[in-house]
Amino acid sequence: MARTKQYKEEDVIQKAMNLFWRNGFEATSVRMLEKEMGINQFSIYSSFGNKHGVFVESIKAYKSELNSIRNILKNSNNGLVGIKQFFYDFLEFTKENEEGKGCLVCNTVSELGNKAEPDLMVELMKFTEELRSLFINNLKQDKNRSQEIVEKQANYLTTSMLGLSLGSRIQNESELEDYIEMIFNPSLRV
Amino acid sequence: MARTKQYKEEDVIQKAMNLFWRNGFEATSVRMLEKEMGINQFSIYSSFGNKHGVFVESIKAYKSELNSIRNILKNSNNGLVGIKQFFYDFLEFTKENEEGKGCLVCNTVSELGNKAEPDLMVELMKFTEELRSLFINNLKQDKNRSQEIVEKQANYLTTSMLGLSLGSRIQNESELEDYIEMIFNPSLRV
DNA sequence: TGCTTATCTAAGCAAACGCTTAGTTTAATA
DNA sequence: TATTAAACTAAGCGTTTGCTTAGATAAGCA
Repeated sequence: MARTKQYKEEDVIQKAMNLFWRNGFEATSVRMLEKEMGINQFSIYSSFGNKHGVFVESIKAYKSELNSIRNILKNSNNGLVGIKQFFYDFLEFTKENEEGKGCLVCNTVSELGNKAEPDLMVELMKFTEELRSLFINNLKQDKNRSQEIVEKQANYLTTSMLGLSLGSRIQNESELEDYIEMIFNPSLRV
Repeated sequence: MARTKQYKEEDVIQKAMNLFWRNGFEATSVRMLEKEMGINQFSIYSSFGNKHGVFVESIKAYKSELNSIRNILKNSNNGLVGIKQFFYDFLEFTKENEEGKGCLVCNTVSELGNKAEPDLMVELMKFTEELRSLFINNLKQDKNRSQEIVEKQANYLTTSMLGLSLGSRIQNESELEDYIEMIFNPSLRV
Protein backbone atom coordinates (compact mmCIF):
# COMPACT_ATOMS: atom_id res chain seq x y z
CA MET A 1 0.00 0.00 0.00
CA ALA A 2 2.73 2.43 -0.93
CA ARG A 3 4.49 3.92 -3.87
CA THR A 4 7.20 1.86 -5.58
CA LYS A 5 10.78 2.97 -6.31
CA GLN A 6 11.24 4.57 -9.71
CA TYR A 7 14.82 3.31 -10.00
CA LYS A 8 16.86 0.18 -9.41
CA GLU A 9 19.63 0.73 -6.90
CA GLU A 10 22.13 -1.30 -8.94
CA ASP A 11 21.43 0.91 -11.97
CA VAL A 12 22.04 4.20 -10.19
CA ILE A 13 25.12 2.82 -8.41
CA GLN A 14 26.58 1.92 -11.77
CA LYS A 15 26.28 5.56 -12.79
CA ALA A 16 27.65 6.79 -9.47
CA MET A 17 30.63 4.48 -9.85
CA ASN A 18 31.51 5.93 -13.23
CA LEU A 19 31.40 9.44 -11.81
CA PHE A 20 33.62 8.52 -8.85
CA TRP A 21 35.94 6.72 -11.23
CA ARG A 22 36.39 9.82 -13.35
CA ASN A 23 36.60 12.39 -10.52
CA GLY A 24 37.59 10.69 -7.30
CA PHE A 25 35.69 10.78 -4.00
CA GLU A 26 36.17 14.34 -2.74
CA ALA A 27 35.80 16.01 -6.12
CA THR A 28 32.44 14.32 -6.67
CA SER A 29 29.70 16.31 -4.94
CA VAL A 30 26.26 15.04 -3.96
CA ARG A 31 24.78 17.53 -6.45
CA MET A 32 26.86 15.90 -9.21
CA LEU A 33 25.75 12.46 -8.06
CA GLU A 34 22.14 13.65 -8.15
CA LYS A 35 22.48 14.64 -11.81
CA GLU A 36 24.42 11.57 -12.92
CA MET A 37 22.32 9.04 -11.00
CA GLY A 38 19.14 10.74 -12.19
CA ILE A 39 17.52 10.70 -8.77
CA ASN A 40 16.95 13.28 -6.03
CA GLN A 41 19.16 13.71 -2.99
CA PHE A 42 16.37 12.37 -0.83
CA SER A 43 16.44 9.11 -2.76
CA ILE A 44 20.22 8.91 -2.58
CA TYR A 45 20.21 9.31 1.17
CA SER A 46 17.27 6.98 1.75
CA SER A 47 18.89 4.25 -0.35
CA PHE A 48 22.53 4.58 0.72
CA GLY A 49 22.61 6.59 3.95
CA ASN A 50 25.25 9.12 2.96
CA LYS A 51 27.83 9.97 0.33
CA HIS A 52 30.26 7.50 1.86
CA GLY A 53 27.61 4.78 1.55
CA VAL A 54 27.21 5.51 -2.14
CA PHE A 55 30.95 5.25 -2.54
CA VAL A 56 31.30 1.91 -0.76
CA GLU A 57 28.57 0.45 -2.98
CA SER A 58 30.33 1.93 -5.99
CA ILE A 59 33.55 0.16 -5.03
CA LYS A 60 31.65 -3.11 -4.77
CA ALA A 61 30.09 -2.50 -8.18
CA TYR A 62 33.54 -1.76 -9.57
CA LYS A 63 34.86 -5.04 -8.28
CA SER A 64 32.06 -7.02 -9.85
CA GLU A 65 32.52 -5.14 -13.11
CA LEU A 66 36.17 -6.12 -12.98
CA ASN A 67 35.06 -9.74 -12.62
CA SER A 68 34.80 -9.99 -16.39
CA ILE A 69 38.58 -9.81 -16.78
CA ARG A 70 39.30 -11.30 -13.36
CA ASN A 71 37.49 -14.48 -14.37
CA ILE A 72 39.56 -14.78 -17.51
CA LEU A 73 42.64 -14.84 -15.30
CA LYS A 74 40.96 -17.14 -12.79
CA ASN A 75 40.03 -19.66 -15.46
CA SER A 76 43.35 -19.54 -17.24
CA ASN A 77 45.83 -22.33 -16.64
CA ASN A 78 48.78 -21.09 -18.60
CA GLY A 79 50.77 -19.41 -15.84
CA LEU A 80 52.57 -16.21 -16.79
CA VAL A 81 50.82 -15.98 -20.14
CA GLY A 82 47.50 -15.58 -18.36
CA ILE A 83 48.88 -12.91 -16.04
CA LYS A 84 50.31 -10.97 -18.94
CA GLN A 85 46.94 -11.17 -20.68
CA PHE A 86 45.34 -9.79 -17.52
CA PHE A 87 47.65 -6.77 -17.63
CA TYR A 88 46.55 -6.05 -21.20
CA ASP A 89 42.90 -6.73 -20.38
CA PHE A 90 43.19 -4.28 -17.50
CA LEU A 91 44.52 -1.56 -19.80
CA GLU A 92 41.54 -2.03 -22.09
CA PHE A 93 39.21 -2.10 -19.08
CA THR A 94 40.36 1.29 -17.78
CA LYS A 95 40.29 3.00 -21.15
CA GLU A 96 37.72 5.73 -21.78
CA ASN A 97 37.79 7.89 -24.90
CA GLU A 98 41.39 6.91 -25.64
CA GLU A 99 42.39 8.01 -22.14
CA GLY A 100 42.97 5.77 -19.15
CA LYS A 101 41.22 6.49 -15.89
CA GLY A 102 43.20 4.01 -13.85
CA CYS A 103 41.88 1.49 -11.37
CA LEU A 104 39.15 2.93 -9.12
CA VAL A 105 40.51 1.06 -6.11
CA CYS A 106 44.08 2.25 -6.76
CA ASN A 107 42.87 5.80 -7.32
CA THR A 108 40.99 5.66 -4.03
CA VAL A 109 43.99 4.32 -2.12
CA SER A 110 46.02 7.16 -3.58
CA GLU A 111 43.42 9.79 -2.71
CA LEU A 112 42.40 8.70 0.78
CA GLY A 113 45.41 6.65 1.88
CA ASN A 114 45.13 5.57 5.48
CA LYS A 115 42.38 8.03 6.34
CA ALA A 116 39.75 5.91 4.57
CA GLU A 117 36.90 4.72 6.79
CA PRO A 118 37.42 1.19 8.17
CA ASP A 119 34.62 -0.44 6.14
CA LEU A 120 35.95 1.13 2.97
CA MET A 121 39.50 0.13 3.85
CA VAL A 122 38.35 -3.48 4.19
CA GLU A 123 37.01 -3.43 0.63
CA LEU A 124 40.20 -1.88 -0.72
CA MET A 125 42.44 -4.40 1.03
CA LYS A 126 40.33 -7.37 -0.05
CA PHE A 127 40.78 -6.23 -3.63
CA THR A 128 44.58 -6.24 -3.41
CA GLU A 129 44.65 -9.58 -1.60
CA GLU A 130 42.38 -11.27 -4.12
CA LEU A 131 44.53 -10.03 -6.97
CA ARG A 132 47.68 -11.24 -5.27
CA SER A 133 46.24 -14.68 -4.70
CA LEU A 134 45.20 -14.95 -8.34
CA PHE A 135 48.77 -14.14 -9.32
CA ILE A 136 50.03 -16.80 -6.91
CA ASN A 137 47.70 -19.38 -8.44
CA ASN A 138 48.98 -18.76 -11.93
CA LEU A 139 52.61 -18.56 -10.86
CA LYS A 140 52.27 -22.02 -9.32
CA GLN A 141 51.10 -23.40 -12.66
CA ASP A 142 54.65 -23.06 -13.93
CA LYS A 143 56.16 -25.83 -11.84
CA ASN A 144 59.76 -24.71 -11.55
CA ARG A 145 59.25 -22.01 -8.91
CA SER A 146 59.91 -22.34 -5.19
CA GLN A 147 57.26 -21.09 -2.78
CA GLU A 148 59.60 -18.25 -1.75
CA ILE A 149 60.05 -17.08 -5.33
CA VAL A 150 56.31 -17.32 -5.96
CA GLU A 151 55.66 -14.97 -3.02
CA LYS A 152 58.27 -12.46 -4.14
CA GLN A 153 57.04 -12.50 -7.69
CA ALA A 154 53.42 -12.09 -6.59
CA ASN A 155 54.45 -9.02 -4.58
CA TYR A 156 56.29 -7.72 -7.59
CA LEU A 157 53.31 -8.19 -9.88
CA THR A 158 50.92 -6.58 -7.40
CA THR A 159 53.03 -3.45 -7.09
CA SER A 160 53.51 -3.47 -10.86
CA MET A 161 49.73 -3.31 -11.23
CA LEU A 162 49.75 -0.12 -9.15
CA GLY A 163 52.26 1.31 -11.61
CA LEU A 164 50.14 0.25 -14.55
CA SER A 165 47.07 1.85 -12.99
CA LEU A 166 48.73 5.22 -12.49
CA GLY A 167 50.63 4.89 -15.75
CA SER A 168 47.41 4.31 -17.68
CA ARG A 169 46.33 7.82 -16.74
CA ILE A 170 49.36 9.73 -17.98
CA GLN A 171 51.26 7.59 -20.44
CA ASN A 172 50.55 6.75 -24.03
CA GLU A 173 49.73 3.34 -25.40
CA SER A 174 53.21 2.52 -26.63
CA GLU A 175 54.86 3.43 -23.34
CA LEU A 176 52.40 1.21 -21.52
CA GLU A 177 53.00 -1.62 -23.95
CA ASP A 178 56.75 -1.26 -23.39
CA TYR A 179 56.08 -1.46 -19.69
CA ILE A 180 54.08 -4.70 -19.88
CA GLU A 181 56.45 -6.33 -22.35
CA MET A 182 59.37 -5.44 -20.14
CA ILE A 183 57.73 -7.07 -17.13
CA PHE A 184 57.13 -10.36 -18.91
CA ASN A 185 59.99 -10.59 -21.39
CA PRO A 186 63.23 -11.58 -19.61
CA SER A 187 65.41 -10.84 -22.62
CA LEU A 188 64.42 -7.17 -22.51
CA ARG A 189 64.96 -6.67 -18.80
CA VAL A 190 67.19 -4.14 -17.15
CA MET B 1 59.35 53.56 4.76
CA ALA B 2 57.07 50.58 5.37
CA ARG B 3 56.70 47.51 7.48
CA THR B 4 58.83 44.47 6.57
CA LYS B 5 57.60 40.88 6.08
CA GLN B 6 57.65 38.77 9.21
CA TYR B 7 58.31 35.57 7.26
CA LYS B 8 60.44 34.19 4.47
CA GLU B 9 58.38 32.86 1.58
CA GLU B 10 60.65 29.84 1.10
CA ASP B 11 60.16 28.92 4.77
CA VAL B 12 56.38 28.98 4.70
CA ILE B 13 56.26 27.17 1.35
CA GLN B 14 58.31 24.38 2.86
CA LYS B 15 55.60 23.95 5.50
CA ALA B 16 52.80 24.21 2.93
CA MET B 17 54.50 21.54 0.83
CA ASN B 18 54.55 19.10 3.72
CA LEU B 19 50.86 19.66 4.34
CA PHE B 20 49.98 19.13 0.67
CA TRP B 21 52.21 16.07 0.63
CA ARG B 22 50.33 14.50 3.53
CA ASN B 23 46.79 15.48 2.49
CA GLY B 24 46.69 16.21 -1.23
CA PHE B 25 45.48 19.41 -2.87
CA GLU B 26 41.71 19.37 -2.37
CA ALA B 27 41.80 18.02 1.18
CA THR B 28 44.12 20.84 2.26
CA SER B 29 42.07 23.93 3.08
CA VAL B 30 43.34 27.49 3.24
CA ARG B 31 42.55 27.47 6.98
CA MET B 32 44.84 24.48 7.41
CA LEU B 33 47.53 26.20 5.37
CA GLU B 34 47.15 29.28 7.57
CA LYS B 35 47.86 27.23 10.69
CA GLU B 36 50.69 25.17 9.23
CA MET B 37 52.44 28.07 7.50
CA GLY B 38 52.04 30.22 10.61
CA ILE B 39 50.81 33.24 8.65
CA ASN B 40 47.45 34.87 8.01
CA GLN B 41 45.31 34.30 4.93
CA PHE B 42 46.02 37.85 3.86
CA SER B 43 49.74 37.10 3.78
CA ILE B 44 49.18 33.85 1.90
CA TYR B 45 47.17 35.59 -0.81
CA SER B 46 49.45 38.60 -1.05
CA SER B 47 52.50 36.36 -1.45
CA PHE B 48 51.12 33.63 -3.69
CA GLY B 49 47.90 34.92 -5.23
CA ASN B 50 45.66 31.99 -4.45
CA LYS B 51 45.64 28.42 -3.16
CA HIS B 52 46.73 27.15 -6.55
CA GLY B 53 49.72 29.49 -6.43
CA VAL B 54 50.77 28.08 -3.08
CA PHE B 55 50.52 24.61 -4.56
CA VAL B 56 52.62 25.33 -7.63
CA GLU B 57 55.35 26.80 -5.42
CA SER B 58 55.08 23.73 -3.19
CA ILE B 59 55.65 21.45 -6.17
CA LYS B 60 58.75 23.46 -7.08
CA ALA B 61 59.98 23.20 -3.49
CA TYR B 62 59.34 19.47 -3.59
CA LYS B 63 61.44 19.09 -6.70
CA SER B 64 64.37 20.95 -5.20
CA GLU B 65 64.07 18.91 -2.03
CA LEU B 66 64.25 15.80 -4.19
CA ASN B 67 67.48 17.16 -5.65
CA SER B 68 69.41 15.63 -2.78
CA ILE B 69 68.77 12.11 -4.06
CA ARG B 70 68.45 13.15 -7.68
CA ASN B 71 72.01 14.48 -7.61
CA ILE B 72 73.30 11.19 -6.25
CA LEU B 73 71.83 9.52 -9.33
CA LYS B 74 73.06 12.30 -11.60
CA ASN B 75 76.63 12.03 -10.31
CA SER B 76 76.73 8.25 -10.37
CA ASN B 77 78.50 6.50 -13.23
CA ASN B 78 77.74 2.90 -12.41
CA GLY B 79 74.69 2.35 -14.62
CA LEU B 80 71.96 0.16 -13.17
CA VAL B 81 73.56 0.11 -9.73
CA GLY B 82 73.01 3.83 -9.47
CA ILE B 83 69.38 3.57 -10.60
CA LYS B 84 68.68 0.83 -8.08
CA GLN B 85 70.22 2.99 -5.37
CA PHE B 86 67.89 5.80 -6.44
CA PHE B 87 64.87 3.55 -5.95
CA TYR B 88 66.01 2.80 -2.40
CA ASP B 89 66.88 6.44 -1.75
CA PHE B 90 63.40 7.40 -2.93
CA LEU B 91 61.78 4.97 -0.47
CA GLU B 92 63.74 6.56 2.37
CA PHE B 93 62.87 10.02 1.06
CA THR B 94 59.12 9.42 1.15
CA LYS B 95 59.10 7.79 4.58
CA GLU B 96 57.42 9.58 7.46
CA ASN B 97 56.87 7.93 10.83
CA GLU B 98 57.43 4.46 9.36
CA GLU B 99 54.75 5.18 6.76
CA GLY B 100 55.32 6.20 3.16
CA LYS B 101 53.57 9.23 1.78
CA GLY B 102 54.50 8.60 -1.82
CA CYS B 103 55.85 11.09 -4.32
CA LEU B 104 54.07 14.45 -4.17
CA VAL B 105 54.15 14.76 -7.95
CA CYS B 106 52.76 11.25 -8.47
CA ASN B 107 50.09 11.83 -5.83
CA THR B 108 49.09 15.03 -7.61
CA VAL B 109 48.89 13.36 -11.00
CA SER B 110 46.69 10.72 -9.44
CA GLU B 111 44.44 13.26 -7.73
CA LEU B 112 44.05 15.85 -10.48
CA GLY B 113 44.85 13.82 -13.59
CA ASN B 114 44.27 15.83 -16.75
CA LYS B 115 42.19 18.51 -15.05
CA ALA B 116 45.29 20.11 -13.52
CA GLU B 117 45.84 23.74 -14.54
CA PRO B 118 48.27 24.14 -17.46
CA ASP B 119 51.08 25.77 -15.46
CA LEU B 120 50.87 23.01 -12.88
CA MET B 121 50.75 20.34 -15.58
CA VAL B 122 53.99 21.74 -17.03
CA GLU B 123 55.74 21.25 -13.69
CA LEU B 124 54.40 17.72 -13.34
CA MET B 125 55.48 16.72 -16.83
CA LYS B 126 58.93 18.25 -16.47
CA PHE B 127 59.41 16.11 -13.40
CA THR B 128 58.66 12.86 -15.25
CA GLU B 129 60.79 13.86 -18.23
CA GLU B 130 63.79 14.77 -16.08
CA LEU B 131 63.59 11.47 -14.27
CA ARG B 132 63.36 9.56 -17.53
CA SER B 133 66.39 11.31 -18.95
CA LEU B 134 68.42 10.52 -15.85
CA PHE B 135 67.51 6.87 -16.28
CA ILE B 136 68.58 7.03 -19.91
CA ASN B 137 71.94 8.54 -18.93
CA ASN B 138 72.70 5.73 -16.54
CA LEU B 139 71.42 3.01 -18.86
CA LYS B 140 73.85 4.25 -21.50
CA GLN B 141 76.74 3.80 -19.07
CA ASP B 142 76.39 0.04 -19.49
CA LYS B 143 77.64 -0.15 -23.06
CA ASN B 144 75.89 -3.25 -24.35
CA ARG B 145 72.44 -1.71 -24.87
CA SER B 146 70.97 -0.54 -28.16
CA GLN B 147 69.27 2.86 -28.27
CA GLU B 148 65.92 1.11 -28.74
CA ILE B 149 66.36 -1.03 -25.66
CA VAL B 150 67.52 1.99 -23.66
CA GLU B 151 64.28 3.80 -24.51
CA LYS B 152 62.09 0.84 -23.64
CA GLN B 153 63.90 0.26 -20.38
CA ALA B 154 63.69 3.93 -19.45
CA ASN B 155 59.94 3.80 -19.99
CA TYR B 156 59.78 0.69 -17.88
CA LEU B 157 61.74 2.27 -15.03
CA THR B 158 59.65 5.44 -15.13
CA THR B 159 56.38 3.55 -14.81
CA SER B 160 57.96 1.36 -12.16
CA MET B 161 58.66 4.51 -10.14
CA LEU B 162 54.92 5.27 -10.24
CA GLY B 163 54.30 1.82 -8.78
CA LEU B 164 56.91 2.38 -6.10
CA SER B 165 55.34 5.71 -5.19
CA LEU B 166 51.86 4.29 -4.73
CA GLY B 167 53.25 1.10 -3.20
CA SER B 168 55.19 3.07 -0.59
CA ARG B 169 51.86 4.25 0.81
CA ILE B 170 50.20 0.90 1.32
CA GLN B 171 52.83 -1.82 1.36
CA ASN B 172 55.29 -2.82 4.04
CA GLU B 173 59.03 -2.53 3.84
CA SER B 174 59.69 -6.12 2.87
CA GLU B 175 57.13 -6.09 0.04
CA LEU B 176 58.73 -2.93 -1.31
CA GLU B 177 62.18 -4.45 -1.04
CA ASP B 178 60.95 -7.52 -2.94
CA TYR B 179 59.64 -5.18 -5.60
CA ILE B 180 62.91 -3.32 -6.07
CA GLU B 181 65.03 -6.46 -5.98
CA MET B 182 62.76 -8.06 -8.54
CA ILE B 183 63.17 -5.11 -10.90
CA PHE B 184 66.95 -5.22 -10.81
CA ASN B 185 67.72 -8.91 -10.27
CA PRO B 186 67.26 -10.86 -13.53
CA SER B 187 67.54 -14.23 -11.82
CA LEU B 188 64.42 -13.54 -9.73
CA ARG B 189 62.26 -12.31 -12.58
CA VAL B 190 58.93 -13.61 -13.66
C1' DT C 1 59.93 62.24 16.79
C1' DG C 2 56.31 62.09 13.37
C1' DC C 3 54.87 60.72 8.86
C1' DT C 4 54.21 57.26 5.40
C1' DT C 5 53.06 52.88 3.67
C1' DA C 6 53.45 48.00 3.48
C1' DT C 7 52.13 44.17 6.57
C1' DC C 8 49.41 42.51 9.88
C1' DT C 9 44.64 41.02 12.26
C1' DA C 10 40.11 39.61 12.08
C1' DA C 11 35.66 40.00 10.50
C1' DG C 12 32.91 38.84 6.70
C1' DC C 13 31.63 37.81 1.70
C1' DA C 14 29.13 34.64 -1.72
C1' DA C 15 29.10 30.02 -3.16
C1' DA C 16 29.30 25.15 -2.46
C1' DC C 17 29.40 21.47 0.73
C1' DG C 18 26.79 17.21 3.01
C1' DC C 19 22.52 16.46 4.70
C1' DT C 20 17.42 17.19 6.42
C1' DT C 21 12.70 18.06 6.33
C1' DA C 22 8.05 19.76 5.23
C1' DG C 23 4.82 18.90 1.97
C1' DT C 24 3.09 16.59 -2.53
C1' DT C 25 2.45 12.59 -5.48
C1' DT C 26 1.48 7.90 -6.54
C1' DA C 27 0.80 3.02 -6.44
C1' DA C 28 -0.82 -1.01 -3.90
C1' DT C 29 -4.26 -2.59 -0.64
C1' DA C 30 -8.87 -2.82 1.67
C1' DT D 1 -13.02 3.79 -5.06
C1' DA D 2 -11.07 5.49 -0.63
C1' DT D 3 -7.21 4.82 2.34
C1' DT D 4 -2.49 4.51 3.43
C1' DA D 5 2.34 4.88 3.47
C1' DA D 6 6.48 4.85 0.91
C1' DA D 7 8.73 7.62 -2.74
C1' DC D 8 8.98 11.80 -4.61
C1' DT D 9 10.06 17.32 -5.00
C1' DA D 10 12.21 21.27 -3.57
C1' DA D 11 13.39 24.49 -0.24
C1' DG D 12 16.56 25.22 3.26
C1' DC D 13 19.51 23.84 7.34
C1' DG D 14 24.30 24.79 9.41
C1' DT D 15 29.11 24.48 8.09
C1' DT D 16 33.05 25.00 5.31
C1' DT D 17 35.08 26.51 1.15
C1' DG D 18 38.34 30.07 -1.34
C1' DC D 19 38.92 34.71 -1.14
C1' DT D 20 38.33 39.95 0.21
C1' DT D 21 38.47 44.01 2.85
C1' DA D 22 38.33 47.56 6.56
C1' DG D 23 41.07 48.94 10.12
C1' DA D 24 45.18 48.32 13.52
C1' DT D 25 50.23 47.91 13.72
C1' DA D 26 54.93 48.73 12.97
C1' DA D 27 59.29 49.60 10.44
C1' DG D 28 62.09 52.99 7.62
C1' DC D 29 62.98 57.76 6.42
C1' DA D 30 62.65 62.88 6.95
